[in-house]
Amino acid sequence: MSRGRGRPRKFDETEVRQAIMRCFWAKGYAATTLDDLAKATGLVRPSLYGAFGGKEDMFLAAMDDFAARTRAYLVGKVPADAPLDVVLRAVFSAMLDLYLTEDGGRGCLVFSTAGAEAPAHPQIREKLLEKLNQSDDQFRRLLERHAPSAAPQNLETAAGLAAAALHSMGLRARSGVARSTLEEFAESAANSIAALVDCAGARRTAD
Amino acid sequence: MSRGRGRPRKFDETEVRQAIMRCFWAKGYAATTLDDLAKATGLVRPSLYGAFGGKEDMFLAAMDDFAARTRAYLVGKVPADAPLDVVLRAVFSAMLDLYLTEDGGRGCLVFSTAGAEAPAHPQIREKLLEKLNQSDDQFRRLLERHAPSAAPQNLETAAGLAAAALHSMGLRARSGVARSTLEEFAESAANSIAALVDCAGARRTAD
DNA sequence: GTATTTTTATACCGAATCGCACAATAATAA
DNA sequence: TTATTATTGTGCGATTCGGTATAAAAATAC
Repeated sequence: MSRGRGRPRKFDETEVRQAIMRCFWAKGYAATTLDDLAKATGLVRPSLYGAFGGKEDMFLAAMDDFAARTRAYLVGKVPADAPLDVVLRAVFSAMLDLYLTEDGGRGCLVFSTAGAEAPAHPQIREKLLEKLNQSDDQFRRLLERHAPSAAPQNLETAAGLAAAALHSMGLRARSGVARSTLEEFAESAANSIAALVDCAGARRTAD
Repeated sequence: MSRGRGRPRKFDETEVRQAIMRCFWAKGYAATTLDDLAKATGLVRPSLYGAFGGKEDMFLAAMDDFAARTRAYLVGKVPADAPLDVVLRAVFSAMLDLYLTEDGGRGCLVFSTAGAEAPAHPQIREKLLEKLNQSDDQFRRLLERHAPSAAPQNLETAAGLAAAALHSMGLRARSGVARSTLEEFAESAANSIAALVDCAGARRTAD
C-alpha cells in the first residue's frame, strides 16, 4: 500500500481529514488558522499544504467530509418501512445527535458556518448551494418512498420544510439551545410535516 | 444638540452604525477587518474604537441594528386583519426583499452569519440565542393574533416552523438561490404552515 | 551503492491583524 | 483669553496571517 517512490507519509490521510473537519466545525472557516489546523493534525504547515492544498481547498474538502459523516450517521437509523412521522423523527433525532456533539452544540459545519463566507468565496458558496440542494433532494426521496400516494407538489413543499427544520436545528444547536428543547422542536416538526403530506393540508398550490 | 464640552464629532452616529452593519452583513464577523469598517464608515480606527468599542462590540451592535431594520421592514407590510396564510406570505415576502438586498443575496446578518462565531464568542452566541427566541416569539404572537382559536400546542409548533422557514430562507438567499425559487418556497411554506394551524394537522402532540 | 522522488522540518517572507500612544484640533466652560 | 474636554489623524508595535523557499530525511528505482 505504498505511494511509490519517495519518503513515506507518517500520517493517515483520512484521520487528518477528520481532524481538519473537526477544526473547521468548531471555529468556522475565517476564524480557523493554518496553525490551528497544524496543531490539530500534528502536521506542519508545509505538509498540510502539500497534501491538501490551501486553506480554502481544505475547507471545501471538510464540507464534503462532513456531508459524508452526515450520511454515515443516518445509515441504519432510518427504518425501512414505517409511517412517515416515525421516519422523520428518526432522521431529525440522528441529526440532533450529530449537531450536539461533545462539548456544547456545534450545529452543522455546512449549514451553520459556511453561509458566512458565501459572498466572499464563490467556491464555498457554490458547494453550500450544492449541499442545500442535496438536503432538499434527500428529503424529497424519503417522502416519496414513505408517502408514495401524496401529490408531488405537496411532497416538494414538505421536503423544503423538512430541510428548513434541519437548517434551523443546526443554527439553534450552535447557539446553545438545550437538547430537550431541540428534541421537542424536532418531534413536533416531524409530526407536522408528516401530517402535511398525507392530510393534503396545503391549499392553493398555484393560484 | 451638542454633546457638551470637547471637539464635536463630524459623523452621524446612526449613519455610521448602518455602514458598520452593512459591512458585517457582507463579510461576516471574522472576515471583516477594522480597516474594512474604517473604509466603509470614513472614520479612522481610533475614532471607531472611541465611539463604538472593539470589533466584537461593534458586531453585537450590528446584530441589534439588523434586527431593528428587520422590524422596520415589516412595519406597514403586514395586513392587520387578514387570513393567516395571507399574513405569513406578506411576512416572508418582506423578509425575502431584505435578504436579497442589492448585489446578490446576503441573507440575514444574524441567522446566516453569526452562527459561525458562536462557539468562540459567548456574547455573540448569547445574542444569537436571544434573536432566535425573539423570532419564535414574534411568530407565536402573529399566529395568536390571526388564529386565536387554534390549540396553543399547535401554535407553538407552527411558530417554530415559520421561524425555521425564515432561517432557511436566509441561508438559501446567501448561498445564491434564485429569487423566483425562494418566492415559491416562501409561498408554499406560508400556505402549509397556515393550513397546519387551523386544520389541526399535527397529531399526537404529546405521546 | 547511487540516483531519484516524495515528505518532513526549519526558517522566513511580506502583508495584514487589532489595538493603542501621542500630539494636533476644535469645540465649550470659566 | 485661558483652561478643559472630547475627537481626530498619524503612526507605531507586537503579533499573527497564509504561504513558501530550502535543505535534511527516508523511502524506492536502477
